[in-house]
Amino acid sequence: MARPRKFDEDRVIDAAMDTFWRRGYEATSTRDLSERTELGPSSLYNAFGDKHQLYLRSLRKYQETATAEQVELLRAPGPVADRLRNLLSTAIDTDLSGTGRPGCFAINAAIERAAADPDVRDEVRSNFEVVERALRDTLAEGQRSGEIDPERSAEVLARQVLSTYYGLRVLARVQPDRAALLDVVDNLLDGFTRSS
Amino acid sequence: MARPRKFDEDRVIDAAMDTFWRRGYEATSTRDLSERTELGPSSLYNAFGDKHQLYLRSLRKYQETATAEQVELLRAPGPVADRLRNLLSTAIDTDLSGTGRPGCFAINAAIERAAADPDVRDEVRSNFEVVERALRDTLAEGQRSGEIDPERSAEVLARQVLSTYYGLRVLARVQPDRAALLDVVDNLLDGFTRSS
DNA sequence: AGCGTTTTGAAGCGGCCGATTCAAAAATGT
DNA sequence: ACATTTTTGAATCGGCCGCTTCAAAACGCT
Repeated sequence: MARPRKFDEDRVIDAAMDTFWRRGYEATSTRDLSERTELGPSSLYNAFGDKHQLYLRSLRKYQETATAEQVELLRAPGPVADRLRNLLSTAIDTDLSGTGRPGCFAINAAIERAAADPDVRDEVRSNFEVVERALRDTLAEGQRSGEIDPERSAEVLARQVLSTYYGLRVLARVQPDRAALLDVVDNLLDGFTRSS
Repeated sequence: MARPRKFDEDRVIDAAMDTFWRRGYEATSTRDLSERTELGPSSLYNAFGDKHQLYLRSLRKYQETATAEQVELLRAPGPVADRLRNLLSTAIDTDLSGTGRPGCFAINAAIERAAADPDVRDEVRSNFEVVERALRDTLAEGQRSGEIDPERSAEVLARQVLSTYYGLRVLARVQPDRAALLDVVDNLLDGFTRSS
């Protein structure tokens, strides 16, 4: 039929995501994207459209990889409290590790772009909902097994954990005090886990 | 001695803060700032230095105005739980009101610029600490009066409230469900206020 | 081999970026 | 009135912005 592409689409989106994650949307130029993906601008535009669409693709990729990993932590075996603590403390460790990929890409997108870009808003909302749903399922499971206070709504608890979780990731951006952040995790879990 | 300035420095910084707040740092051009402040570029650069310094001034201005208002809510008379609820619910209402000033300027700065700019990181940390300190003072007062569970450290509780507070402001950017956000506030306060 | 189709690299489009220059204007102190 | 100092507006600096054009190259297919 025609000339095939020389590049792997997944690797290109990975490189684009990494670039947007590190620098943000506005600070990333199309030349940055060309260099990091090793594609000429014409190939990039031909294959993916413009910068905006590449950003949306990057957000979806984040959900398929990083967010999926977070959900996996919640679906792991073991006590519910341990899984919740693991999710939050893993995020704290990642945020403080200085990988050059600051924080959570979805949160970054929410703050930098959601107000100005409805597409980004929708994509981020979807991302947040995936985590919230996993939290709700995990908390409901804990209620059934007696690990979590059954008096409170699992929905509300899930949103409570999500708020604290995302708040911690905001604080971690300027306050690299691991112990102080972990104290909040413990305090949060103390609020609705039953002593075993 | 010499020709005096025609402009009010405070109004200029106010206009700059408003512009940075609405659009973010990278998306704001020096021409935007010139137009909104009604100052020519030479006046702007002569009086305040470059874009970066104007941004730092804007962050300080935010702390002196918006953040100071938040602290005032916490110092108000009345039950501690009411003050805490008022702080959080006021923020939710503001965030969902569509003023064009998205969210909390300090959080926006933390996410967009703190990783790349140590000056911004310091400024934002200072801002967060002001709120955290006010929360700690308020919670300690509640412990003394018997309104707040005295078993938990006021420091940790303050960071817990701060995390939830900032997490809610992140969620509000993509999830404009007022009732769902307020549920989290109630659930949070239920965790450590004593029933009256 | 030759056709049809797509991808690719190089060059470049108009426009805006952050920041500066410079002379005219406007105030002060004497 | 004058010298001094600072502010101001207009013009503009080199450079990068997002994106497009276009012809050559690279393949699949018959």
